[in-house]
Amino acid sequence: MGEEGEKLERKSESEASGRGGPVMDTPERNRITTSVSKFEDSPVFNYISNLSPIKSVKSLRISQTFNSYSFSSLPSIFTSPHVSSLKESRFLRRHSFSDPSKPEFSSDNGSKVDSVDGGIDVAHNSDERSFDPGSSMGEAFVDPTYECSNLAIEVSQTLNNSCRSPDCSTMPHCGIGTTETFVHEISRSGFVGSEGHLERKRNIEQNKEGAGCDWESLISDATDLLIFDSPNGTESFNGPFQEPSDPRMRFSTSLVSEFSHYEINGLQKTQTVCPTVVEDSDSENPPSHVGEEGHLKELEATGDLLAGTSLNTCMDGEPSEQFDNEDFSGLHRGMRRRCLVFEMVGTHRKRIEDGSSSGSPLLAQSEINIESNDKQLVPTNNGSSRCIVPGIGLHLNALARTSKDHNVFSHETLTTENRLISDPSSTGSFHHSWNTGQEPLNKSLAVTTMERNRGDPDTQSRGTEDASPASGYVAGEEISQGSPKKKRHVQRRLENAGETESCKRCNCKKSKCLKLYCECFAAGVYCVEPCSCQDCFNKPIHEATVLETRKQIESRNPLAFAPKVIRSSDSVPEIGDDSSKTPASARHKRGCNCKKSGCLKKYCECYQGGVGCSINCRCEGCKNAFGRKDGSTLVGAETELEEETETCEKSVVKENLRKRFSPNAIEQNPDSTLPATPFQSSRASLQLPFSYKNKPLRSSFLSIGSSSGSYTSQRFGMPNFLQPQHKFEKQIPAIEEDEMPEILQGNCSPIGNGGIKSSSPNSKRVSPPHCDFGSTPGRRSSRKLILQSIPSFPCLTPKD
DNA sequence: GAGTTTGAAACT
DNA sequence: CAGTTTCAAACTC
Repeated sequence: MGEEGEKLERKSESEASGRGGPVMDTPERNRITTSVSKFEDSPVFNYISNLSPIKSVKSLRISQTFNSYSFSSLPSIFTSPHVSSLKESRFLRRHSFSDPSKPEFSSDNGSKVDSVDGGIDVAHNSDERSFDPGSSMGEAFVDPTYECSNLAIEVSQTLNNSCRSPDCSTMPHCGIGTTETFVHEISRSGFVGSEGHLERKRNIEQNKEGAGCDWESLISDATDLLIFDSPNGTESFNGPFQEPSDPRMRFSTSLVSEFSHYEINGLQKTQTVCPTVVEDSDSENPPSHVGEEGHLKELEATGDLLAGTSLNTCMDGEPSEQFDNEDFSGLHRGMRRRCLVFEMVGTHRKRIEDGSSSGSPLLAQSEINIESNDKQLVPTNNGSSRCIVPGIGLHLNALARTSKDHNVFSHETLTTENRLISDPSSTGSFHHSWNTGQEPLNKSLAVTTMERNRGDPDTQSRGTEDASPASGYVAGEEISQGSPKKKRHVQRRLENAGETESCKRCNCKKSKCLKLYCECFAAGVYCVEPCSCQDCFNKPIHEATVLETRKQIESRNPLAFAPKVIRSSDSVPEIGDDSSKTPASARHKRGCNCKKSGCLKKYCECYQGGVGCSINCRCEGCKNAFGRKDGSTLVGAETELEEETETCEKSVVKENLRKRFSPNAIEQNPDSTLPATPFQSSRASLQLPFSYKNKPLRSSFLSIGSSSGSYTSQRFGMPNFLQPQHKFEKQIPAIEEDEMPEILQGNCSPIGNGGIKSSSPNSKRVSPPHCDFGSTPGRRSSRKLILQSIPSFPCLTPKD
């Protein structure tokens, strides 16, 4: 389907291009060029240039933005929790999957749209490629995701900064329409890209020549942001929208830059490459048009499908959006692109994850932000299709699934798009926590999306939540519910295998998926197609109900949606006791209460989460392979595990252990303290990040389901630690740092009032066992983690 | 695939 | 807060 759909899209694109002229020659492009040149020539432009160092800054700035978006992810990922958001691709994954499976591109989309999409797609693909140091698609995809997350983050940050000014209010309406306004403003302000045709050409050429190669180097050096920029041609693209000196402008600019980043690729490629790509895709014919870009073609060829799909989805979602204004088209592209990117990323990730686990909790956060942005920006597709997502929620889903299983993102490819249920509060809080400024943007965006969604019943299902405060992922609604059970089984199998766990599927019959019994709900995700639930209210359609329920539950237990497993190397110390001994860095928030399972089965949440039992646990006869309540450490656990596992859940436990102790894991987490077993790390990270992102522990934060975190963890759990994991793990540690304090603190402060410990065994729920982290060690660990993470990253590629 | 077991979540 | 019930996942056959 996806292919066909792509073909169709491309055809339409090609047609569109034909109508309007070759893609290369699309009026948009001309406009831009002309506009740029005009700007340059215009007195205003000169004046501005004279006023400030904007010139030099322009490129730099853009590049920075771009960098941060695209690659900075590395540092950010490691260092800040934001990065985690990147991981959160879960949502994306679903999207991607869904997209491909459903060629939603509709012929309905005007030719304009198609052309644009195509351009975007191409661009997107090319970008991804460029990102990919390696040839592997997965990597490439991953990078984009990061970029996206980064972008989102930056945007949010920018917004924060810029939003301080009242003007910022405009931003929030990032909805496409808003965006347009935005763009217009920018264009008015005279931020015209200084770079003209020449640069574009140059960029294009660069892209052609070394899209792949340069990127590697770039990637290797996170610092080399500039380089990165150039290849993308962001400059050219940005050209039109240079940064304004005004904060407002900045905001817009930043956004623009972001968009432009994507768009740029899209534009350049679209203009230049698109035709080729289109042709290729359609008939696989050799590039007749642009012979120049054989290179690009090839690159694009790989990504075309994905891009096309994603684009289609996104585009389809809102054909109406068409921006008459070419200028807007640029933004649109950017916006769409984001959507695409996400989707793409998701797809990629899925692929990657499928192969390996990827997905970082961090991503989740970023994703959330992004999503929110996306939602706002991106028009949601038609209902079932899921494209977009408004936002925030995506990650959650991904995460959520993992949470339970967590283990890995399995995602199986579910295509469903779950959206995180973002509580307004949570989102807001979340954003606040991350970015003070984002909220407005998100809100506005959310609002936009909401409106749109409302307008389109189809879209409603998807995206609403971004805007909505609480929430969670909205799953793409169940697209098709084949045999849920089978799917489930499959998924579980996959999960067990550690391959797929990204998606959660519930089987609720009486809870209406509005209680924590429901994994999806608990994860902050909307139920999706694969779910076999009955009378499900955990759908975008019932967003209000979901949010209310969530609030109620949160009011009861602020940490209800927080990740169950808190990961922290330090956590143990306090409670220390036994747990401290255990190598496991993560601990179950409440602890388990197992009596018959010996904490050796998934009935045990600790075990399920891949963490050892701690003092908080009230289990009887604990034999948790990950660490016994009595204090047996993982190491001991290992030996024990082997024995126990043999008897019981050998495969699972072993896998977990392997992951933990796997060389990769070790490399990543050399420190015993960090012990990041894939599970743990993933889990903890997932949960934490998710919890953070999705659901900030605190009531205020809680908006998003913590469970999402689990999803991420699952992803991490994926077999392929190497790249993805590196990223993730690295991210994870970073997240921990950042997140941990928040989470822990949050948990502690709110719940524990400083009394983190829930000394009473009974007090299962609230007290986060690891509050200690927050106190002091947490920071340390965090720092350590960061350092590790950063260095480790390089290892990924070069590693022996 | 159906049935059982298990423990968390929800309720009283 | 403790006990009981409900629920759905995990598990077994």
